Amino acid sequence: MTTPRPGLRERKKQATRAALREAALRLAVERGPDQVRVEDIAEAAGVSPRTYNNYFVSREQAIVSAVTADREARIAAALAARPSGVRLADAVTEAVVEQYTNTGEREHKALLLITTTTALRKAFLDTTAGIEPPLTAVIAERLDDPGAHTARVLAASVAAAVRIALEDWLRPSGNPEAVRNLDAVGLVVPSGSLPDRLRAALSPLAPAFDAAERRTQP
Amino acid sequence: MTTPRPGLRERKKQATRAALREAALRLAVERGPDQVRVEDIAEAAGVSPRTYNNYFVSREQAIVSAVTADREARIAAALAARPSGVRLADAVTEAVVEQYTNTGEREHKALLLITTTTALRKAFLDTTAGIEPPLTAVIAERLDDPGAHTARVLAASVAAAVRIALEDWLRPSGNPEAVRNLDAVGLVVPSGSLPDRLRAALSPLAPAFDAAERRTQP
DNA sequence: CAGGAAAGATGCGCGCACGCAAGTTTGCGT
DNA sequence: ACGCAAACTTGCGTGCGCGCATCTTTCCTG
Repeated sequence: MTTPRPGLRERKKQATRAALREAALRLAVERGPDQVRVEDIAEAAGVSPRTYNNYFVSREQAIVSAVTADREARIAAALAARPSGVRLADAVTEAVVEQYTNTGEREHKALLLITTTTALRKAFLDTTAGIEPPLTAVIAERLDDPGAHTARVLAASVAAAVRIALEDWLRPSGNPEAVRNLDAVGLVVPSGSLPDRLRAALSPLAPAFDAAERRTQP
Repeated sequence: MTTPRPGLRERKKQATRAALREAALRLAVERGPDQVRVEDIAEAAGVSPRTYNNYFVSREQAIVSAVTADREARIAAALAARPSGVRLADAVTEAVVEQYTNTGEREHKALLLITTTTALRKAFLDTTAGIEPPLTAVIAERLDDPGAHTARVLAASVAAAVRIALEDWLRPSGNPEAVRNLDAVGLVVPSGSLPDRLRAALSPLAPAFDAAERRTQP
């Protein structure tokens, strides 16, 4: 339903976007993030620099998007997939945790990179805002909230909480030595457990979800 | 306590900052926002363009800051001033509403400008994030939450809710005619009442505040 | 009050984001 | 199969954000 017809045009676009973000990530990992010019990324993707800017508004966004990809959509989908019987707060929490937990090999190197560079960390944290719209839609449906006023606030709060959790998680970024050590062992987790931090950050919002849920299904 | 000694250096800095934002706003109102180059602002403030960039990272931020000024601090102060007897959720709501309500004559023209320009609207909405740190501090104190983990989440949620309220408030920005009409009458309020919108956006968070408050003062 | 340290202002240079006005490709109706 | 309209790509030009090195101002301490 969401894919009536891919269309050749659309496929090419997605291919270009993918090529750009992969190139951006690869180059950033190979040389340092500061040693990658837009021109390089565009060339590696077989595209003009101007076109690159039609897809990404900043170099950081391109690199980060290779890790973030379509996390927003996957979170929304994960939430929609949960049985409607469970408490909404729990469903949201688990959906979020789930999507931030599956960490592959490639993401490790990338996360490493992001941890060390300020600009990249900022860009990475900014991606949390992207989960807002899809989350709003799903929550609004569960709450039977056509105007989606409270759904929007709740979704935005979730995004903010996730942001805070991630902030804390990759805080000790000013310590290159520790990072290097972790790199040697193949670990990324800078400090503590991400799932735990996510749950902790989201838990204060649970009462708000409960109240909203109670309001529609007494 | 917060002002042990102004110091000449600090005063000059604030003066420069003020000169820059006033110049930015004035020029933006006189000609269009797009007809103001950084060079103009710097010159009007009697400062080099490079120095301007030491104070503001973007032209939009400079213009908007003339309206936002130190709203963050004032919100925090307003909250801290409330008697500790009242419900935290109410105290926060009223503090926020109060600080977004006092709208002078100059802000009207500025708001007008912001409403019409996409980039300015974006910058304006981004300022809501600035209330997060001071709000966190005050909330953490009320909750007696040293680590401020829940306080941070709540403060961030408030910021997000305020953002949404403002978004809705100045939504019909694509309608220059209506704006012009309002201008003629001296009204800015694009649609509905801002205080109402703020209260509506914040209300879903009340249960979260109640629960947090209950946890510390049973 | 002298003199050094710390903070700030400024000039320079580099990439970058993006509007604009072509040129090129894809989609669709007939 | 043709051809037009819409979508996308690209080159060009402009102003901007900011790192870096240098010079000036403010501050502090003996």
